[in-house]
Amino acid sequence: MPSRKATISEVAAQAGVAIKTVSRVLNKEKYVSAATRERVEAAMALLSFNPSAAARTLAGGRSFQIALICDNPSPYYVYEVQAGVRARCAEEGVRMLAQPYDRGAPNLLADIISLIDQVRPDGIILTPPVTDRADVIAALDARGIDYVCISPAQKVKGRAACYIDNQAAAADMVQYLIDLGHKRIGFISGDTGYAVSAQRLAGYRQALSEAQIKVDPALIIAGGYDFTSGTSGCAALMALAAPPTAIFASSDDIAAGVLAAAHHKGIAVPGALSIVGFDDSALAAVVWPPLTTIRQPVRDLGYTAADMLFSGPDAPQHRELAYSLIERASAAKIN
Amino acid sequence: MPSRKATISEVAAQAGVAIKTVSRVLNKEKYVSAATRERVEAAMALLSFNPSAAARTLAGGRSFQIALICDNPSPYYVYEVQAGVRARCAEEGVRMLAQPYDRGAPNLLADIISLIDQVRPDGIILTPPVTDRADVIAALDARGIDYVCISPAQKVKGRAACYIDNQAAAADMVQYLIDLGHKRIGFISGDTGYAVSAQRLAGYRQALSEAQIKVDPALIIAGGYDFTSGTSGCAALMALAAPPTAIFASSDDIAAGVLAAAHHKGIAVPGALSIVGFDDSALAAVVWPPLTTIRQPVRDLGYTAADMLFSGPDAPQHRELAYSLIERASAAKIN
DNA sequence: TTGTAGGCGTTATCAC
DNA sequence: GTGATAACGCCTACAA
Repeated sequence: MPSRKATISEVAAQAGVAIKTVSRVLNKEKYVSAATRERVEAAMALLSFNPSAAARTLAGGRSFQIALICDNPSPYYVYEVQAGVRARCAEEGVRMLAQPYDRGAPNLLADIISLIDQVRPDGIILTPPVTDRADVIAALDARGIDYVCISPAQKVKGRAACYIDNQAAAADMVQYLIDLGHKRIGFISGDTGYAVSAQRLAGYRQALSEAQIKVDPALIIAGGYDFTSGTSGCAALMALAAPPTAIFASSDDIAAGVLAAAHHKGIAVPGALSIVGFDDSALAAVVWPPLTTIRQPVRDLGYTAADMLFSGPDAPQHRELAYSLIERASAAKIN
Repeated sequence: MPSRKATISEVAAQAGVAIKTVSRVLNKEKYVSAATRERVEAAMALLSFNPSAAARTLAGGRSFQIALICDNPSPYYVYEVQAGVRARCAEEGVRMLAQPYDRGAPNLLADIISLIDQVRPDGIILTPPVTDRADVIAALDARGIDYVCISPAQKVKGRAACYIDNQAAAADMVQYLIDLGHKRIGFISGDTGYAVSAQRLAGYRQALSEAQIKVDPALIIAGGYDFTSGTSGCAALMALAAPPTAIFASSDDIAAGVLAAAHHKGIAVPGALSIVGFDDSALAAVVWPPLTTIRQPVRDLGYTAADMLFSGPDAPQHRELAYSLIERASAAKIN
C-alpha cells in the first residue's frame, strides 16, 4: 500500500493507455472495450488508485457530496435522518455533508449560499423549518441545485418533497382520544418557528370542534419540540384545577417528557392519563428511498405508511422507553 | 445576488489588483496594505464571492474539511459529538464531514483510506472502536494526517487523544454501590468489539475483589451499548433466584433500558434497586476544545472534569428521563 | 508590498 | 474505441 496517492496519469502509464481512457473507466462511460477496461481496472487496483475529489469537482462540476441541512432539537430525529441518508449515499458512491445549523441563525441564507458556491453539492436535503424559508428555496432554484424537502409546511406541486397533512393527522390522533372517551384533552405545542406547529394545533381544534367539545385555552400549552417542554407542560396541565385526562404532545420528544413528568407525579399512564405523540422522524424515514432520484424528478409522497414508522435501524429499541407507554394512535391512524 | 458564482479573477478585476493579491486577502496572509485589503474585501462583498473549495484543495493541498469517523449505537452520543465538532469547525472556518460507519464493516480500512485520498481532510476525529484499530492508525500515520482519538483503549504517549482510565472509573462506580451497602451487584457489559468493555468489567471485578466480595458469574450479563441490552439484561438479572440489589450498566443507554425494564416490573428505582451508568458521551465532550489545535500538537487529556460531563447543548434536558433515576456515581467520581 | 508563471488532477471538446 | 489539448479556479514559487 503506497503511502503516496496515485494519480490518474500513473494509472494510465501503468495500463498503457491515455489518461482520458482511465477517466472513462472511472466514470463508467460507454465506448471502452472490455479488454481495455480490464487492464485499466487492474492498474487502478495495483496502484490502489483513488481519484481526487477536488480535481473531479473542479473539472467536472460535480462534488460527489450531498448536503443535509438539518435543524432539530431531537437527537433521535437527527440520528435517523442522517443514518438513512448516509446509507443511501454510500450506495450511490456519494458522501454526506451533514450541516446542522442553529435555528434562528441570522445568516442562514448566506451560509447556505456559501455552501453551494464553495462545495457545489450535487444535491441538498432540507428539513424543517428551512423547508419553508422562501428566500432559501428561491436561492436554490436560482442556482439550479437539486433538492428535496422533508416535511415542508405546504405541498408545492412539482417540488420534490416528503409531505404529510399535519392538520389531518393531528385531528385523527385527537379523534382517537375522543373515541376513548376523553373530553378534556391537553395540547402541548411545538416551536412556533415551525409551520407544522400551527397545523397540528389546528388539527386539535378541528377534532374538538367536530366532536362538539369546547376548546379550553387553559389546556393549550406553548412548548418546543423537546423533552423539557413535555415535563414542564405536563406539570402545568396537571396543576390545573380541572386537569386533562389525556394529552396530545406535538412530538415524540415532548411525549417522552410528559411521560417522565407523569411518572414523577405518580400518575399511571395509561390509566389516569392518555398520551399521544406526533412522530416527526417517521416522516424523515420516508425520504431515504427517494434520495436515489435526487437528480431526477422526485414524486411527492402522501401520508407515511404505517410500517415505515420507526423504521430506522434501531429505532424501535431506542425509543421503547417512551413508546412502551404511549398510545400508538399516530401509527395506527397515519396511513 | 448574482446567480452565477464569482471567481477570484473577477474579484481581482473589480478591485483592480492581481489575482494573487485577492488570494492573499482570502487567506489572511501578511504583506497586504490596509488600503488594498479593504478594496479587495469590498469587491468580494460586492460580487458576493465564495472561493471554490475544490480549486483551493487542488492547488493548496488543504480541503477545509474535518472528517468525523463515528460508530456508536447511541444517538445521543453521536448527536453530542457531532454538535460539538460542528460548532468548533464553524469557528475555524472548516466543514465537518460526518462519516458514520457500520461497525464490523469488512472494508473499513479501505474506506478510510479512500476518504483520505479522495477528500484529503485536514484532520480526522476517531471514536471507538476505530481508535483501537492498529491498521487504521498505521494508515493515518503513514499519510501524515492529523487526527485525534476519543476514548481510545490505551493511552499512547504523543498521540492526541481524549483518554480516561475506564477500569479505575468503573471500579470507583462499583465501589460507590458497595459503599451504599450492596453486596449483590449485577453487571451488564458493553459490546465485546470495544476494548473499553473489558476494561469496565475488570474494574467491576477489581472493586468486588477489593471489598472481599465473591464474583458471581450469574450476575454478569453480556450486552451491547444499547437500550435493549438494558431491558433484557435487567429482566435476566431480576429473574435469578437471588437477584441483585444493584446493577452496573456499561453505558447510559443500557442504564436507561434497565430503568425501563425495572419500571415495567414495578421495581422502585432507587429503593429496591440501584443503578449506575457509564457515561460515554461525557468523554466525547472533552475533545471539542482540542480540535482547535488539530493541526498542531494536541496534548493528551486525563480524566474528564466533572463540569464537562453533560456539557452538550441540551444534554441535561434530553437525558433527564434516564438520569433522573440514575445514581450519578460516575459524574461524582470521574475527576 | 505586489505581480507573473506554472501547475494541482481531473473532465470536456474535438479530433483521429 | 481511443487520444491530444484546453480548461476548471486557485495556490506555490519566484520575481519585481
